[in-house]
Amino acid sequence: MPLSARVPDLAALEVLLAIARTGSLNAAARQVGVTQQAVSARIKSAEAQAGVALVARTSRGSTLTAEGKVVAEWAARLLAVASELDAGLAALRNDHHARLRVSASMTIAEQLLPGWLVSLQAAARHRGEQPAEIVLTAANSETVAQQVRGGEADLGFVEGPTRPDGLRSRVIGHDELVVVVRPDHPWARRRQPLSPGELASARLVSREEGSGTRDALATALATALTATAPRRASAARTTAPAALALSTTAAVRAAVLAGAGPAVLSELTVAEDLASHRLTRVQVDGINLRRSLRAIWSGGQFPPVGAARDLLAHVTRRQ
Amino acid sequence: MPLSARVPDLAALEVLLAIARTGSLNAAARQVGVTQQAVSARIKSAEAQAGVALVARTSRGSTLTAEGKVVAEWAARLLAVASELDAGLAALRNDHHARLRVSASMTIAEQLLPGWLVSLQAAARHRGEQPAEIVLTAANSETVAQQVRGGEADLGFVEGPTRPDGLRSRVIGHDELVVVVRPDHPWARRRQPLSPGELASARLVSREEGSGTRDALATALATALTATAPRRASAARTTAPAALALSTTAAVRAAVLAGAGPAVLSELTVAEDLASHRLTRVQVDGINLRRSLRAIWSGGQFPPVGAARDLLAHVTRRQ
DNA sequence: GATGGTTACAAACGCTCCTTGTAACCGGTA
DNA sequence: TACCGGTTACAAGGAGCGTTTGTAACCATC
Repeated sequence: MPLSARVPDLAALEVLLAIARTGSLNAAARQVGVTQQAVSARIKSAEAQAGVALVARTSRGSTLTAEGKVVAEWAARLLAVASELDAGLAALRNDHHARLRVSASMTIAEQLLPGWLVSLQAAARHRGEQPAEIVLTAANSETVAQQVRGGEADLGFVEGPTRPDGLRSRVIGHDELVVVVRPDHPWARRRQPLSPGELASARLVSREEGSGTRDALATALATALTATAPRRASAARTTAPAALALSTTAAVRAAVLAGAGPAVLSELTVAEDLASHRLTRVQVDGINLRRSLRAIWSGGQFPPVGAARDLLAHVTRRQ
Repeated sequence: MPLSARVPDLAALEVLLAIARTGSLNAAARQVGVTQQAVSARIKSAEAQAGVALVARTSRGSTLTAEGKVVAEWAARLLAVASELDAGLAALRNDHHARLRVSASMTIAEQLLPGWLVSLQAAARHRGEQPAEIVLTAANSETVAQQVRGGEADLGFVEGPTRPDGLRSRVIGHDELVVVVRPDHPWARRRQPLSPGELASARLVSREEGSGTRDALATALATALTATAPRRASAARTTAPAALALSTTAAVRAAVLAGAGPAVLSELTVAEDLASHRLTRVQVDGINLRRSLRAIWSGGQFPPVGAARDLLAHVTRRQ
């Protein structure tokens, strides 16, 4: 895998954006909290690294070059994702005393929560409040439900069709498992959707045994196949052995991109890849791969304390 | 704006993913091209920085902890965006002899091209071919058309309703200007769409004079207003003065997030913010803010040489 | 012409990271 | 039991990079 040796530092990109905002190396330096010389040097080295002139210096201020503006836009996106990671890390390290303990399934923790945390922070910060301190635990759906039931978590997020027993819940969105292949895979050129049988007999790149998405696919395939051919074998044998079993979706995605074969992944995890044509989605007929995303909590009809309410309200805006 | 001091290095995150893939510090080190000790130290410092244990070391291999898996997923997204930036930078620095010269409008260059470049690279690399070397120029739509006409660019990408004179074109997608506010802005709670008049008299955060999106909004407002009130003043006076005029969309977005007021931005630039509720979209009635994205080229009915054909075919997959 | 603003150059310090060398641990296997 | 191949951790040295401090040049304004 190629390593991003020519991509400037995150800090350097922040400096670049500061220059775009302020129109001066000096002012940018003050905003970032270093000296003007440091900013000058940083940008110089960033330009050398990138091989492109980013800043047009004049003796009465500096503006971004045309290329610099484009790079600044890209940098802003990168930093937005970085701040999601930052917020996620803050939620993950539980040294400080938790004000809100959230337990979420892997898919939600990995794909959605960072964005929620950032926007929640921004909203709170603007109201002049201290952003809520959130402690995040990522686990599978059953564990999440257990933790909410046992009071170890104030709020939980799980995927799946049913509401866990003894808990209140609200649907906050939907997710769908999708079949993805590289654009040069034969399936990418299909005009007709796959049948459940074809999907079941395909050698997929998948997560390791016991993963939520893998189980979800297996049961969905089982119900689809028994519906069409009732005398078929049990669920355990409805899928062909995996071409490759990996421990993270990131690894699965990388394997698919490297040509290892088709995979079934959450729509959320591959949305960007589909948009940029790195991956192609293959339609499947006669099988229900859609599932709800739910917030769950225990106790009253409405979620308990302030922070949990805030988060839930924030999240349900999307309906 | 807060700076991401607790986010590990991009290189450290790459190392983390390498460990996830290989299951061993040693193997990861070989893959990355450094010694095992370096990997050990990197991860150690990354864990200290993040405040979370990421890797579970045993004396016969290492796997990621539960938290580590979550972080790895976030890191993969960050690195994906970083590699887009990388591909964009490669296209921007024109030292090497160009095989394909692309000229694109700001919006497309900033929002869509990086993703295309990455997937194009991946596709080529897999076919065993050398990825096409692309030289990118970002400019406004008229300049792009000029460069394509004059042969300075092999392929162009512009937004706008009309096809530039004397050029072939193909619609490759759509974009829409959207009104966005912070979730705590009064407009966020409106049930009825804005009228063109309300939008015109609002003090918006906007780009500087001469920007494509700003012009597009002005003309769209002008036609909407003359349709409803034919005796209205000329286009120049259809909009209230800007609350703030900034030079990059990143700055505009930051200003909106900081509470400076509503803004009108391309849907493409705020898609992520809308998804994560950092920003809220406000509907507007009776005004057409939708525009096509077109690839343009000069000469025959189909785009000229191989590399340009490839890129165009790649991009039109999305229809 | 002085003043306040800008950027650039140069030297010294300090930190971070990498490499080399070494030790400890675990699980096979002879 | 001893060895070998695999793993990770610890320690010391060196190189590189970024930052600060000090200085100079440039430009506009008063």
